[in-house]
Amino acid sequence: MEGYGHASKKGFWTAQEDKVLSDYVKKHGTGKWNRIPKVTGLKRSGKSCRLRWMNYLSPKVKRGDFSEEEVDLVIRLHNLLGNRWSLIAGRIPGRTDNQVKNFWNTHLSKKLGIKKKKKSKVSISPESLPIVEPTGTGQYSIGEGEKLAHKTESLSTGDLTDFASIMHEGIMSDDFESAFSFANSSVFDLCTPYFTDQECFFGLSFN
DNA sequence: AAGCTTTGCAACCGCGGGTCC
DNA sequence: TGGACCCGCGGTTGCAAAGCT
Repeated sequence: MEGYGHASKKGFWTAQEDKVLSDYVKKHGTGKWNRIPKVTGLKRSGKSCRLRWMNYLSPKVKRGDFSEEEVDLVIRLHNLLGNRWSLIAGRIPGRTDNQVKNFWNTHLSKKLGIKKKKKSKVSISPESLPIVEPTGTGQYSIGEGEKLAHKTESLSTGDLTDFASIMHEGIMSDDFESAFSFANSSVFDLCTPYFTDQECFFGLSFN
């Protein structure tokens, strides 16, 4: 199944094509991407139109290098969510999933020495929805005292608080189910911890 | 200066899931 | 209920630019 119409042109977009697409979206809004080639005569698939708008033409898209804060956020979120680029991008204003993915693949995975790995689903029983609380001693508690992660010497209390905040937000947000899958299993194996020269990233593991 | 290699990123592809009829 | 259509995601590819010899 491929959907999105029968237009055939591929490759880089021209300024003229960008203008046609932008004008259409300004007039009709997003959605119904398949109608764009029919209405405008653009020789592009609806899918290609959507991608071009979402990743480049939309005024919400921020261009340019990632700031230190954004880099930090990408690293933290990737460690929590894995290759869920859309989820990660959704938490970084102005950045698209494609930008985050490219940035990770070309910069961070190299910098952090991370090899590509297949995505793994997270399983957690609905009854054991964790509530993450920094204990102040470098450990978090989840539900009935299950150990979540340890602190290393290089991490500050602020790091721990951030971590707890991100975890809590992800767990409690509406997109939690898309980030994590629920099953009858009680195994929760989100991330394998790993270390870089400067930082330590947490892993979660409780059975 | 020329040719080759590497890098960065825009765009494409295949697939799964949701909605509508 | 099932097929067609639509949307969005993650992985991959291809090409221009930059770097290197």
